[in-house]
Amino acid sequence: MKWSDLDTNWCPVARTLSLVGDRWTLLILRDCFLGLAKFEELAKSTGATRHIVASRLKRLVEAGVLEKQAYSERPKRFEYVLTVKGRELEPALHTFRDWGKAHIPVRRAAKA
Amino acid sequence: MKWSDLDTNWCPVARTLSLVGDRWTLLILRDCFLGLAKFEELAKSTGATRHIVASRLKRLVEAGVLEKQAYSERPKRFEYVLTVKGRELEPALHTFRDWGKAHIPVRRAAKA
DNA sequence: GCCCCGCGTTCCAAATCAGAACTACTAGCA
DNA sequence: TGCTAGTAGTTCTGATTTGGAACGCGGGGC
Repeated sequence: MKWSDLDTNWCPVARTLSLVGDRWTLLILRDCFLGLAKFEELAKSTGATRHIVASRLKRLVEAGVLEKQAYSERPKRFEYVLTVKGRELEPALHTFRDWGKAHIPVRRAAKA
Repeated sequence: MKWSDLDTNWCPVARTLSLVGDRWTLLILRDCFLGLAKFEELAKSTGATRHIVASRLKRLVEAGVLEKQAYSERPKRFEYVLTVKGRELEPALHTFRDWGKAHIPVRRAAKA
């Protein structure tokens, strides 16, 4: 089955995942909940490539999870802020955060 | 950044996502919460290829989210059941389910 | 013996991703 | 005016992952 076919799945979980259920989208949402909003910030914080960030932001905006707002007219700059709809996903991130804190201890990258 | 580097990330959300944050893993977990447990069932229900199902199950078992239990000795058959640790992820799936029900209406696959 | 089921594994082509380079617009500075 | 820098993407190429189907394997059942 194609990943993109999920959005017509009978299961609401599958439909939700078709939108936010990939590696980076949830990480981007996490950053939005943390208050990050600019393209470069999101790219740096998540560690995703600009390519990925751009495509995910586009999809999230189209889905109405994020909103693209201009915070500067002259150089024409935008920031991405969560909509009400987007904020409703926060509990899931909290679950992941708590679960990670409880079950996946922080390790040194080098496994010192 | 590599996806696999996430498991040493300072952020508990990132670490959790490094384990369960991909397309199919969450869908497999959903099925486990629904009571599905056998390899073929999971493959059919999620629509993922057997390839994917096998790799995700392996990872989840290694992480202690699922447990591989023999339900038949003679033909040697296994089923995958959630551990306590795994069940703690359920709230996240509920969030996704509720969000999907509220914000992504069911559409016909053919857009009739 | 022969075919079927459950559970993976392997193979190949296609899609996706990582990483860096490149473009576009504006501002600051000389 | 030309040069450099910051922000926001887009494009390119090689590597990884995925999709889809076929194959292997250990038991049954007929």
